[in-house]
Amino acid sequence: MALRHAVLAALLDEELSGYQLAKAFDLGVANFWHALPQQLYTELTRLEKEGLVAGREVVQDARPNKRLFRVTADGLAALERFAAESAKPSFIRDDLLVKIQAADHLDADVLIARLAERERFAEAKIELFGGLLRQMRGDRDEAEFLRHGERIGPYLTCLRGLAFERENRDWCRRSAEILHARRHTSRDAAPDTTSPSSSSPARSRP
Amino acid sequence: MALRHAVLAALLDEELSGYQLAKAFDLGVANFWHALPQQLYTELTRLEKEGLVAGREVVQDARPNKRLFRVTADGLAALERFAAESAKPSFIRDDLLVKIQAADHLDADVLIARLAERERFAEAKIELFGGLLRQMRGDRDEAEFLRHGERIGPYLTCLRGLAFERENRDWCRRSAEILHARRHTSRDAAPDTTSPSSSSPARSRP
DNA sequence: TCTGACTACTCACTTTCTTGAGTATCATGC
DNA sequence: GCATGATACTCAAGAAAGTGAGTAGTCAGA
Repeated sequence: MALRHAVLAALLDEELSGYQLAKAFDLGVANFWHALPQQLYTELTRLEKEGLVAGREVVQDARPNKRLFRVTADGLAALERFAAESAKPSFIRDDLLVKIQAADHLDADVLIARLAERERFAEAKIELFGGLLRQMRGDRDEAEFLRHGERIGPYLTCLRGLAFERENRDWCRRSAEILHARRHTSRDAAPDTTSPSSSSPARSRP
Repeated sequence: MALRHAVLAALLDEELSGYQLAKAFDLGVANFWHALPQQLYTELTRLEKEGLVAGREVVQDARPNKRLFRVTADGLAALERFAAESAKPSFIRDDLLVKIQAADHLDADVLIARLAERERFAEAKIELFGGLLRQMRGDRDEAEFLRHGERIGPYLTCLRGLAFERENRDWCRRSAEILHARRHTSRDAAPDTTSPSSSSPARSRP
């Protein structure tokens, strides 16, 4: 039971439907919590049953009706209790890192391709977060906004996400370069007049 | 089924027992994959049944016997197939970020305490990773090691972990400072001569 | 000699997550 | 006029992950 707190936190500043919440989890919230739409609907139902959020039906004619949820006083109290507990270390699972861990036993080209994919992804995230941050702080400069702005929680978490993706991008780039350089390592000293095929340390398997 | 690949990757360079593997998952591997001992034992059993790892009994007299596992050719092939798939975006879940997301609605002192805890934790990790990296590269300097060292996979993932924890530490420090500064915001400086008690942005609740 | 910590695992149970499919309406473009 | 994609959800089944308790011997220190 931890998704629930992420949902409560995401719902604090605006009333959202399950669908909108799912969108939010695809954008900003995804930096520190990942969940599929189905989980969110399930969790919202549970939270409503326990009185931590309250939903209200909104009838629409151009689209299907929806239910908007807001956090109740009990919900806020639950978040407060949660904040008082000392936080668990952040929980990461990364396929890509698993692959790179095995780098010495796998084909370098394949890994370089994976690193390039991730680098592009990180770049897109960086753009996205940059935009979100600009939007949140409006015309103020960052220091001023952080000193006197009204809603800095989402801004701070977004800053963390941005830093994370920047590190990601840089690490991907650097790692790919290293793997690339090692493929040509057997022949020369000054970098690379590219070799034809075999006999490299990071082998391309038979 | 994803833990299995993390296990295979961790087992590539050395033969380990379930117990030792659990230790490894508490140190380096924990950066990109987290798992409890029970899960590892379960996974090892499954992997052995499928022939992706091979175990052998080692009789000890001073301690309980143990089973050491190594990756088989099939296991390596499975890893290769895994590496060929494009990696999912990294999966993060962080309690602390959830709490900070809700910062505008929670007690600032509580959050500052959480940030301080995490900062200390990150600091410890930084030390740990620094040590692991030194150990892996021995007396070589980093660039040289990355160019010609034999086992750079674990080194690269450890570098990622180090960068992550550094960012973590810096972000915690900065965020705590910001939250701290805002508590005193009603009194001083250029903008804002506002009110005495109520209506401060980061309120300490009743 | 008793306590607690370390090595080395196992079993059973529950919760959570993921996958896949399905429903229904409206707007847009080709 | 038909496919598509967006809005807005629901349900069911299965895989994966997490929790709690238990076993059993060794060693070091109080």
